[in-house]
Amino acid sequence: MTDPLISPPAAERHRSADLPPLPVTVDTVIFTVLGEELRVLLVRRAESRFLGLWSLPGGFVRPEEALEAAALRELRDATGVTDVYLEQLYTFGDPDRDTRGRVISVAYVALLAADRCPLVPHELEAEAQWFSVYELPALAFDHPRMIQSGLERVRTKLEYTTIGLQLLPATFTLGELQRLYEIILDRRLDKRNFRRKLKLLELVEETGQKRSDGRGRPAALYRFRRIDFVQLRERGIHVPF
Amino acid sequence: MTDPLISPPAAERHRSADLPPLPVTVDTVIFTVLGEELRVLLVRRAESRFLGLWSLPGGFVRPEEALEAAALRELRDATGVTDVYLEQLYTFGDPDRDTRGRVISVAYVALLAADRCPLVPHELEAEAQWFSVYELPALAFDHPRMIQSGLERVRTKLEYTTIGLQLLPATFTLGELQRLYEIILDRRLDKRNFRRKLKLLELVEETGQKRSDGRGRPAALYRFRRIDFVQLRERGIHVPF
DNA sequence: ATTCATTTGTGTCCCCGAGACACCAAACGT
DNA sequence: ACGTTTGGTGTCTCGGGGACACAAATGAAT
Repeated sequence: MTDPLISPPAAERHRSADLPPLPVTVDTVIFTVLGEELRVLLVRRAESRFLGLWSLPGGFVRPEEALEAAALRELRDATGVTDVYLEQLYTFGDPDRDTRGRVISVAYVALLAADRCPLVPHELEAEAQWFSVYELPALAFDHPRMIQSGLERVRTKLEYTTIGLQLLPATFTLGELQRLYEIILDRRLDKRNFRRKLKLLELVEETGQKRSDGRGRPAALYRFRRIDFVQLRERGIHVPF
Repeated sequence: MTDPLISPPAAERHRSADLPPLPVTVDTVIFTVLGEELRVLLVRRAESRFLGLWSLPGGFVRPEEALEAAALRELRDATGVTDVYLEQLYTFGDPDRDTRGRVISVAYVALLAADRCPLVPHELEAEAQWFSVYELPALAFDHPRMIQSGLERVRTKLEYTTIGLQLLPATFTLGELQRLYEIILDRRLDKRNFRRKLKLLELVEETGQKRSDGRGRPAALYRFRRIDFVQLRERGIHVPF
């Protein structure tokens, strides 16, 4: 048996009573593609510090609450958003990142399809808005960094996973899917190469229906075929076409 | 101005005084390649709970300490390891992940070249050891999951970054470099393809010296040429040769 | 000194995915 | 019927990825 007397400091180090615990928050960078723009949902701060500034939806983690559950709860309470794709991004913990004092923040990225966006929910129009990622207002704390990280994460994973499909309704046209990619990646893609890759990957299948959007030839409607992400990587996928 | 009386709960939610802060720890999965095996450094727990079990080096974050600084400090104190490559992995926060109560743990991955490994440092032989990742002892908490995540991270990044070079001394032979990749990825690679890719990427350069390891033809010694990670990705790199 | 074992070092061929590129089809409005 | 708009399709070329075999340089053993 190890004798605890050998190194008392080591034995003490792990006693939570000895060190003050820290405030822990979650913050969520939630994206959607709306009106031909990649947007992020921001809320107006009601707290005295930074009052009136915009910030990411988030808040303190409760004592018996999982981190992801906290992120979902804050998202629901502040914006009405539920049932989103959610993925942990990074934990920010620099001692001076929050002017209120030392706060650890676990950041999440979320994706929400445009047809499920609360545009003006619970009459909070003035308290929550979707901003273009290229035209952000003044933000509290280190939230600009979080948004930047979230954007990089989404762009990266767009290339080798199917998260992009989280941002579309259940059925969609190939034109819409391509526009989604172009808006997020901020560059134009070749239509034929894009479709060739889709066929190769067998990511989507026709529903048999068509949709006409006013002018132009009607487009075939597709739906997502659930595919294992791992299979994608193993097939050596590189999705930005 | 927003009237704070409209939604007192929202206004209160962000006051750290209202919610008990949480204990926050850092834990580090530190890898090396030693004796033809991928190994992880574990320490024997001195604390009463889980006494005698092995665990990842880690401990509580101090009130004014950055997360990464905490990870480095715990690593140094528990194992004597300094100056390592360190990268944040994931934050584990399930309410029941630590039997001592609710503890948030920010996990890090570290890489240490074999020639800098403390083998039997500070006479703590019995308190810290390098274990093969395929033959782990019983571990405290959710540390097996952390090691698994760390392993996946290292394998993934081996493919599109140069972190592998963190695990070798300043000069090395191409055989050593290839063996490193084979051990981490746990599969054999083709020598000619491996070298062709290295030349293509201009990752390493000859030092002009040679080394003879006892038997066999002497191998040329190489050194790492610092290269921007981003450039690698842009050049469409896929390193496992 | 010769032989053997061991490790280093090198080039070619084939396949497949990636990117560049242009035209016809189907609907709508006038 | 004509113009406008959007949807839908095939080919060629280039380059990286994987499979593959043999000679060269050394040390050890005899």
